[in-house]
Amino acid sequence: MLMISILVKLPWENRVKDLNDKPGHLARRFQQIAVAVFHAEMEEAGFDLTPVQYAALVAIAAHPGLDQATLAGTIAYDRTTITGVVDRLAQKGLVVRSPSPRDRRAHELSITKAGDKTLQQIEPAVQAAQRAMMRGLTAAEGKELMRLMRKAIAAGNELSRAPMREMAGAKS
Amino acid sequence: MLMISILVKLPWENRVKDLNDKPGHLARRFQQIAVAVFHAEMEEAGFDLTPVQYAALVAIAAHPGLDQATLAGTIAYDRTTITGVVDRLAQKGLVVRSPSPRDRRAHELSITKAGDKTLQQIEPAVQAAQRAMMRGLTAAEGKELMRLMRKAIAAGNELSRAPMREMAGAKS
DNA sequence: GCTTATTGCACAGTATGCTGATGATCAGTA
DNA sequence: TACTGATCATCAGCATACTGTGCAATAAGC
Repeated sequence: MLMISILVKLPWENRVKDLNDKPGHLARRFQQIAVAVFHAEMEEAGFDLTPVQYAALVAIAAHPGLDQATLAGTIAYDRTTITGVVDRLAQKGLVVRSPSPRDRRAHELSITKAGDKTLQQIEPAVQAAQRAMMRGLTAAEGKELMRLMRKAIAAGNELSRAPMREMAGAKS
Repeated sequence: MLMISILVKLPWENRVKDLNDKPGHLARRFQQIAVAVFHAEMEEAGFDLTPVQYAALVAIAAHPGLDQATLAGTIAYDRTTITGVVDRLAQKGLVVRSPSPRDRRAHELSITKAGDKTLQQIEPAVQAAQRAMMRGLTAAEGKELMRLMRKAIAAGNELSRAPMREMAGAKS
């Protein structure tokens, strides 16, 4: 890696040439592949759910009655993005948006029977997708990759506009 | 995959609850933070470049005269995305699009003086961003994370619509 | 030389993500 | 109670990304 550019006239010879040394670039590529794999598996299984929609659906199923802001915090989405995602989930009949009795600003979200059924049927495809994006890694390497990503994410959580937020009053 | 749900009344009780076990979700979060960090550092440095625009600029500087399709393959962008990215780079005067003398379909891309200068001046901010997104990891862990991502990406390269392509005839 | 396949670029349409702003509402305080 | 600041949802606008489509030009096969 040691570049021998001492003899070169141009002052800007040690310019960046290989983006594969940049974690940011690698992150983009990995995510790009992850999304493509998810879409492919989903289509093969005959469903029409994006990764984002899937994550939202899981969160709503796990915490029925939560409002959109809490949902956003739970899965670290931007608040403004949630609106569209929930729109599309509702349009597909997988989720219901109902006015909150406690707060007239808020919408309570809950999963429908169809949503729950979809979540069940889709699980094998999701598993397959997660395996596919880790192919090329051994099981141990896969675990380590996830550990390192979790650690980096935890340290950088507050740096994005949509940090992860623990659910406070999960209406048990 | 053999589900043991015989004894359970609710067939769907082992539902997914923690997305932090899903590599796809972690990938999205890490990338989300990476982009946010990049934007923040760039703004602090007084520049207006997105991560994607930066990557394109680096590639064009490294391979002047390349066409858009080759650029796309070099940094694994989708062909249709490149159009807009180059548009914005050209609009900022960092890049020039000129008709290729060899192929009238193609546009040859080259970096301008302003583009080159920007690339130099921006480098410290880019370095800072890369460090910031890896904060929380030791140096060794950072290296390992990058190694694992590279390995996973190499194995999954062909799975996305925009795989990485080696430059064949880099006009040396 | 003519047909066919491929390639380079662009556009329409959809889905994320983000910044910044607005309207409605809530909660704490003077 | 009236005021103030936060909070929930939404919207407008910009920048990725992707699918699919189409056009023009080139390359390959015959």
